[in-house]
Amino acid sequence: MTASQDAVPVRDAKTVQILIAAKDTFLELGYAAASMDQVAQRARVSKTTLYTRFPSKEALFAATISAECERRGMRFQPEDFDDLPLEEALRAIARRFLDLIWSPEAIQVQQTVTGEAARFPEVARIFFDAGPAHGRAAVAAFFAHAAARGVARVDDPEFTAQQFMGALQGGPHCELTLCLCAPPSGEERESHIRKAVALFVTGVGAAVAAAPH
Amino acid sequence: MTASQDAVPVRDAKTVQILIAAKDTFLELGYAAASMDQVAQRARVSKTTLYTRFPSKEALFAATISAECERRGMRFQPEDFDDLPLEEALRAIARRFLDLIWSPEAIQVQQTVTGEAARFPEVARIFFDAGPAHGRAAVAAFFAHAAARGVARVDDPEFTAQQFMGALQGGPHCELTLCLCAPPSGEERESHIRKAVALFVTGVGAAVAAAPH
DNA sequence: GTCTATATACAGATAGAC
DNA sequence: GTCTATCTGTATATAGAC
Repeated sequence: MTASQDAVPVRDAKTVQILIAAKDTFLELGYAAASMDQVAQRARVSKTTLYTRFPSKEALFAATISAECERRGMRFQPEDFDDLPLEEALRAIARRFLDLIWSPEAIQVQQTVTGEAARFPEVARIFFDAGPAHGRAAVAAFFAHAAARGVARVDDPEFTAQQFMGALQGGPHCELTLCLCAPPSGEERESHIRKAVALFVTGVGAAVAAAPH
Repeated sequence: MTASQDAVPVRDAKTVQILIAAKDTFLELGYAAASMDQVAQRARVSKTTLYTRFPSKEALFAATISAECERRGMRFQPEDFDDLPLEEALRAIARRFLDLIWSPEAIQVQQTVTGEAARFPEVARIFFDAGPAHGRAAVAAFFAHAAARGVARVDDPEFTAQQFMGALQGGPHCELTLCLCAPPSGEERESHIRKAVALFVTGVGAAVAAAPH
């Protein structure tokens, strides 16, 4: 029972090299413009080797995106924030969320998958389940928990999570996915989070809640 | 001075045919996978004709996206909604916004531009200025106007507009850009707008505004 | 299993007939 | 100005040497 007897080393060293090279090539050039020659050269492997591991360019693309999604994702439990007041808990969640979706790698994945979604629906599905849907479920669980504890007014946790994450993406994310601005600094991120969470908590309604009758 | 003497018919019939065919081809297949042969065939024009109007595939792509952006965009004045209470005005704006960004054509443009943004920054800029930035400015002007009239609590109109539009995109837009769901029906759109605007106006804070002292 | 060399197809762009 | 036919490069995928 030595370590070398691990039963399922599905991915040998060359396969890992190939997946890394494929990630770099596909995310940099896009699916159509990337060539199998480039992937083979970057992986320092012949094209034959490449085709023995992956039957086609399409299969390699799907495997590449899938591997990239597996490595990421927000993982937290709703109870992790029980000690914090609502706004601080939301800021903590927002921090993890924006660190993820504003990272250059995540931007590249989103660009590539979005651009090919119409031609590769199964790749889009892999990305969606491992990315947006996963994060949305985690945030929705937090809102459900917060509502149960009475610290937030939440009718539909899933919907509230979508609104919260949508509002957080709000400005910079559009520019980022279009390669029109650099990744925000830590200070800019904190400023954005402060303003976005405050607005989300209080709304824009002008003093409507006071004294209905 | 007959109609045929129009001085600047920059776009003759064949150029229009080409731009239509290019739009269909690029938006369906993506930039790299689309071929000039296909564009020429769809436009019922020879490749030579195509190359006399547009010097390269890249130039044709930029012209295509530019033309598509020109035809769209939300156009309204902040005063257009003075007769309506805040929530109704926001719903009216939301309706125009979602009709625009949930349309299949807009989705395709966004997919294509996003996918090629890293290789075509000038195309990304054209799209951004004519699309997201234009709409954002219109909505920001509304919030500034509403704040001046005292019907909304708005510190930073630009930021508030971003949050509002981000929250509206919230759920379905992600699935739509990934081709994972059909365009929402009119009823679904109305339901989404009602919930999103209500949440945006009141926030999630639990009964904090009532009676501070 | 791995590599070199290649088969086959099609891309973007152009020369010459009309 | 427009079209047919073509040049040149490069893509995916594979056959055969080792």
